[in-house]
Amino acid sequence: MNDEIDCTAEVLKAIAHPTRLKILCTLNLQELQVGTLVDKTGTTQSNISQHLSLMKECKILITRREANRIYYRIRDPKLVELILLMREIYCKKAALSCTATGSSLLP
Amino acid sequence: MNDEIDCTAEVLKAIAHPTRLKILCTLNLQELQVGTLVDKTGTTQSNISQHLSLMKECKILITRREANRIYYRIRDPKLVELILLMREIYCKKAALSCTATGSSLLP
DNA sequence: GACGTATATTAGTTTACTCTAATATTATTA
DNA sequence: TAATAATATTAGAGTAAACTAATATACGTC
Repeated sequence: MNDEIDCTAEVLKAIAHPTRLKILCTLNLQELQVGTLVDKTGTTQSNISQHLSLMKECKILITRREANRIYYRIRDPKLVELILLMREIYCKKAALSCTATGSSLLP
Repeated sequence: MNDEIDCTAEVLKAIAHPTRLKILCTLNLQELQVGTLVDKTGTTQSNISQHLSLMKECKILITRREANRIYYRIRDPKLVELILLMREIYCKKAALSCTATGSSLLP
């Protein structure tokens, strides 16, 4: 009941941020190391790291270590579909130009 | 690109709040007047009204006036599915007890 | 073990949200 | 048109989120 709602709200909140959404769209179905995400999102390393750790807390992301690099990826691929669906419903023009490209969430 | 992301983030943010999520789950597929939502959510009239107007701004809700009552409902029913999907992915136990009831998002 | 690279953490400031309480608006009825 | 009911708006205080800059940790190499 209320627990479910609070839980769902928390996950949604974790996704409901431009930078975090950009991270998720950049990741899509692949795994990327932090540095790559820093480059692609254009914000600071510290900032990205904080967003990543927040999403890891919420079980949205999982990590894999390789030497001194840490690779992040989206735990459940359904999340990607869910974001796409959200775009289709509420940001239609964007969704169209997006599904047109096919493979990636980002041009 | 970034516009799409900002737009999606904004909609998500509008949903990512316990009270607003509760409103959405209470509404589900029916339309309800403000007073009913006040009763069912257990917060103040002012508070509900502010949350409702926020979600109306974002095109999540639409309204219909009947005398001095205003009925709210979810514009796109897909949103309900989307919230359910989110629950299934991230709040599994809750999702199970929810789909078991069948008709409504709330017990 | 010193150094370099990749990532994480902390502290502090600024900005944005959220709630409450009071007031305003709109419509209905007497 | 006064009074009431339903809903909306505003203002202000408290709280949380977000960013930046500086520092810390972990790993690998020399």
